[in-house]
Amino acid sequence: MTTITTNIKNPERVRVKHEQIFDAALSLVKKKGFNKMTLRDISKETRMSLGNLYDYIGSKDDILFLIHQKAAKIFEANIDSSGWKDAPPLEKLRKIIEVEFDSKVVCQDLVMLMYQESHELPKEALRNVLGLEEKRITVFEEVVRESIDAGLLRPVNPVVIAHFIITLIDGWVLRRWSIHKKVTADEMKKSIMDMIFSYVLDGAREGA
Amino acid sequence: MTTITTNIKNPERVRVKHEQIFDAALSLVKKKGFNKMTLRDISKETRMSLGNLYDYIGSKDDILFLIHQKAAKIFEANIDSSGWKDAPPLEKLRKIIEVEFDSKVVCQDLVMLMYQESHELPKEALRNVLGLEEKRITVFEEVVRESIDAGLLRPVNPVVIAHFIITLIDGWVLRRWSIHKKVTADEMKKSIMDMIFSYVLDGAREGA
Amino acid sequence: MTTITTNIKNPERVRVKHEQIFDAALSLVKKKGFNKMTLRDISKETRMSLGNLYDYIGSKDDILFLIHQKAAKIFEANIDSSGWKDAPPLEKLRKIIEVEFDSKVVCQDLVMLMYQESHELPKEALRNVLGLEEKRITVFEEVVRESIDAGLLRPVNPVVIAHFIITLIDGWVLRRWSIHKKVTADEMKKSIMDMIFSYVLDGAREGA
Amino acid sequence: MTTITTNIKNPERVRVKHEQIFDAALSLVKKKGFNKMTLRDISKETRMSLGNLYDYIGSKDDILFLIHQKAAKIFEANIDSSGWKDAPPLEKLRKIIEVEFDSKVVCQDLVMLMYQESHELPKEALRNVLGLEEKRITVFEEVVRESIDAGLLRPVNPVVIAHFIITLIDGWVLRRWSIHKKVTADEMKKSIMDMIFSYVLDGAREGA
DNA sequence: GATGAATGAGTATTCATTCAT
DNA sequence: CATGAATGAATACTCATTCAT
Repeated sequence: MTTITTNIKNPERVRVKHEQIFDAALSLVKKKGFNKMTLRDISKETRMSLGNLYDYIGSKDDILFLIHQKAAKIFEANIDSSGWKDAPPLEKLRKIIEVEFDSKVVCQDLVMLMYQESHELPKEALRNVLGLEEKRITVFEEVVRESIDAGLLRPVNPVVIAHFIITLIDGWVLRRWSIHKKVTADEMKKSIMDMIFSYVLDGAREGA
Repeated sequence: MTTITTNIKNPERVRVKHEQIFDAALSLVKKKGFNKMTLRDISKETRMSLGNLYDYIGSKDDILFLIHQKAAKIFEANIDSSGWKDAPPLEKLRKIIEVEFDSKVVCQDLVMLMYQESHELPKEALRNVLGLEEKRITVFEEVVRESIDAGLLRPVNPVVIAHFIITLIDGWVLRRWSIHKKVTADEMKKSIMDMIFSYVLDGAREGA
Repeated sequence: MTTITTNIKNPERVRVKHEQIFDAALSLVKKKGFNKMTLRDISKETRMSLGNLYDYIGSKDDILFLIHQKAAKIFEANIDSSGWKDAPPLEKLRKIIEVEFDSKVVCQDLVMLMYQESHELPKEALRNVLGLEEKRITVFEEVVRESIDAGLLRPVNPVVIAHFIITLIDGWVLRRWSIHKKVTADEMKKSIMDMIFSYVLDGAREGA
Repeated sequence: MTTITTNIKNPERVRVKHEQIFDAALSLVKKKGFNKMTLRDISKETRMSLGNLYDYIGSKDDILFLIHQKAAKIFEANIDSSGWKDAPPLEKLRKIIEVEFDSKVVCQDLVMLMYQESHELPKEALRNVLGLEEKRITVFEEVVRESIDAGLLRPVNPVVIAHFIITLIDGWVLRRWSIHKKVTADEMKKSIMDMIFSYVLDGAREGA
């Protein structure tokens, strides 16, 4: 398993320090990008000495990995805690789209970071992170599949739909420099919802 | 205007060398990312001496700007040369979506680079690049607007639709690690087309 | 205040290392001039690693500033510790001239450096250094003024006299390539002393 | 003989170009110092191409030598053309002091440059330049000697006097940052004159 | 004689990482 | 566990100089 190297025995202590490092790093990466962020920056921001910092991480890349992992956990947790599982099928879909959208809007920095900096991760770590994301997408696929099986949706490809959902939501963040001036988050959420449902409910007009 | 600094007087020579630099840089950025690409790498790859390289650029950032500018031009040119203007309204829309998709598929490296490295650009250069992209999006908006005005489409927000089109197409490239194993480009192109048209033609089911 | 940047927390350590850097730099500047002296030279000479060197200075210019500051301190200290203050007025003047001369003779390298390299200092640092020198000159002015007030000297302009004293003494160092072959330091000291006193005691012959 | 390398046959052409180079270089050295002045700067300022520049000089150091040589010639010429030779002995001395002072005041940039940058000259060239200066000083020595021989002055050491004269005059320029605010050139000229004459006419008071 | 493109060694500076205390 | 000083490889950029045309 991909793990962050640490010399420290007390796991709780590690958890707390990792939390601090995450906070500092996220704000710094946002400000200057991962490459221009230095470990001295982190050291200053966390008020840990440089040497101590290295007791909790094995390398600078570990910090990036830490952020990605945490991000994955956050997005997963947001879905999990939304209680979507208790809703009826179609409502489930609507619910997780909504939660995912809200979640991504709140954590825009994380979204940006995942698209912009993930390629800086060492291969192994990248694989790990992508694996987590892949697992997360499966939830969307399953929900769609369930509705199809229940005859509530056209027999579309759940993989494609899940991909569209994530893409459209992330697009709202990734292209914010262009779109946020022109469309509000609520409008966008509604548009995405309509777009997805217009497609899965009634079906395509065969592209005109 | 944002321009790349050069000491060389012969503009044709500059054009040619910039081409070479672009080629080398694109492949190197793809391989190691912009930050880990060194000017020595470029120098070796282009077989220009380090000093000579600096006769054609003002700084390393200029190389990134060069790529972005060139990318913008390529995507613009692909649309322009597709003859979409001569088609009837709805066909126009279909056409530019198709061309944009094909264009982005061919230049996946450029797409990745634009999302991953644009934040490394100096502010001024970034503004410039985003401006070009914004201008490009306008084409999509106009085509949608025209069809709406002609009563061929529902009165959707052209800004949103244009945004969706670009987002869905770019999503196919950005998330290729996940989706390319599962869905072919042609399937995806058709799905995107259907998705867009199902939305603009008939309309949303009010999100279930 | 103009200060040398350092990352090191222990001030005593900083003091010691600055001392080492000063020693190395002075000898190197003497040998090759400030511009041709490289930080690698300093690093080698001080046996500090390049990175560590930069923990004690902020830039190469800081080294030049370090030397200038130190030089100013040395010349000031030499005067201060000479006990001139306890002498009677005219004797005071004689004393500080003598001390200044001896001081400059011992530190000829510093004198050369101050005239040759000070223009390489950043503006702010230069201002600072000139300020220190100006303050130092004031001592000479005051001593002259005191003797004048006591009726022991003609009412000459103390500013001019102080300027002459420093100029004549520094001239012995600056033009050593010419004069040291022909006149000994002791002769010169006596000549300068006579010259100054012949002027302030009895007065000019109205330029012949 | 120390000479500046050139490939060009036509000596008049060389003279003219050297003149241009001198003008450009002097102003540039004044502005940024010899080290920070680049040959590209010179090229731009003289509107000669870089290659062409190298047809008239052998190296960057040649430019510094060119300036020094020219400076020496100027100071020499100023003395020569002053008609001092036709004056009676004491008047001769007074005259050349005055001319030297005026000459140095007009060419302050050259004076600064000679003290600040001469150590950048290659050994051979430095020797050459110092030789010219030495020769120039001899004039002062001779004039003093003549007056002594004529019984018009005390039997002082002419070498010392000549040295003092040059030193005091150059001091007015070298320390201008301090003294120009407080004393005018005319006052200074008079003070120097008085100082010298008070010393050579009547003699020292044995240093109090 | 003139042009301007090319060369490449050289330099200040940064920063991830280590380690003695 | 924590500190902070030390290491040194790496890198963007400059500039004197050369040379084909």
